[in-house]
Amino acid sequence: MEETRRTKMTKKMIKDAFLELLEEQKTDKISVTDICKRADVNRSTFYAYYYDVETLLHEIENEVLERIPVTDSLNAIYSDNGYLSLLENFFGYLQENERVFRLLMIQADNSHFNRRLVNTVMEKYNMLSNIEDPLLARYGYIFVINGVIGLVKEWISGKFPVSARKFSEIVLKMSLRSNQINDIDMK
Amino acid sequence: MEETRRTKMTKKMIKDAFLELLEEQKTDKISVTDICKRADVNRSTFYAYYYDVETLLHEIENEVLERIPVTDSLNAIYSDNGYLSLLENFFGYLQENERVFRLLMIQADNSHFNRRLVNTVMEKYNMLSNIEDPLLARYGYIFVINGVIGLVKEWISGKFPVSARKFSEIVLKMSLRSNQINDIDMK
DNA sequence: TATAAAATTCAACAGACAGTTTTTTATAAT
DNA sequence: ATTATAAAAAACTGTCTGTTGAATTTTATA
Repeated sequence: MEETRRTKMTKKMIKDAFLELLEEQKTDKISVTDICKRADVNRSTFYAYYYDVETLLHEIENEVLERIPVTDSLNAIYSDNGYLSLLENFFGYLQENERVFRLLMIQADNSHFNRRLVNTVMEKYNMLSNIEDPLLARYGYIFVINGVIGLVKEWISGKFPVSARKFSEIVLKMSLRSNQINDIDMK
Repeated sequence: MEETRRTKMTKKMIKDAFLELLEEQKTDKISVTDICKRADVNRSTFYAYYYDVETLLHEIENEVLERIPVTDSLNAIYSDNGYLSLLENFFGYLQENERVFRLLMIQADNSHFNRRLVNTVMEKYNMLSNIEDPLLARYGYIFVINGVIGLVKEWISGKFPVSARKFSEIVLKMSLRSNQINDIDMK
């Protein structure tokens, strides 16, 4: 099926309806029927574009992830502020797209999306760790990732009580602190 | 309805069947019908005891949480090892009940249970933070909680590559490190 | 503006599951 | 052996799914 102006509009209606419903209830309670009623679109039309609700959710996720802004990582890293401006850049994007991030990260309780988000950010911004013991490195990584995701969810839930810049500082500081764990004896 | 030997047995059949099914698929894909087929119990019987699948899951959660061992917190805190033996105690319990923790924390992707678990542990072991700024304290708490939950999930997934004792050390160290953030300027 | 192509609607289908109710069967306790 | 009751069995309504094929509307364009 071709991607004409019309089909794009129809898909947008479906996506908007889904996000609206997501404001009210969890993903797994949202039926295809619900979505189509809300979107004022026939159920057959839904199935013309999406295999199921999960596919639809996945497409929305993709669009958000693809639009994450890329800054010149190397430049940023070797500047005075290090990762700070990278993070600020990303958190700014997140703030501008509050609704969809809130829905995907919190309302849908979508750990699948959270993982993809982290991977995408780490790849785009080329981030790495410096811990020696491989298991400890893994644990350090996991600790920080989960901590940061938790922080981001809280930042969104609290309606951004601090600026993207300040939030970046907090995230960075907490992450670096808990990465200073090379002195744990893994034997 | 009375809690006789018979009814207890029936409920156990249902719970076991549910946990078995949970090994194979996510919670929201498990139907009452599935459970009853597996438990060899009539669907009406299920509804005699549980409102729905979520209620059943909740009862299983309760049983696990109630059985978390309590040590004498004050004693432990003022001993040489501080929180270490408290954590070791809990992680030992977790290790002994690997299956159900794996199913509840990982397979069911049950952030609801994770939150209850943290609260229960914090309450039972009387743990607290020492950060001044209230927002920063909250963020520190959230960072650590999420980090630790992530670590625990990884520890379970990896089939306990380190002992409960060693794991407690790691968890404690990472948590304390990332709590040393009083120097962030929240203005 | 007519017309062909494409997108969407419509109506109907079988299959699955959720809850609920009513009736029957099995069994534990006294 | 009788009785209370847990459990099973069966039946019913309603909702949702995924899939049809035909009818209709919209869109592009010749």
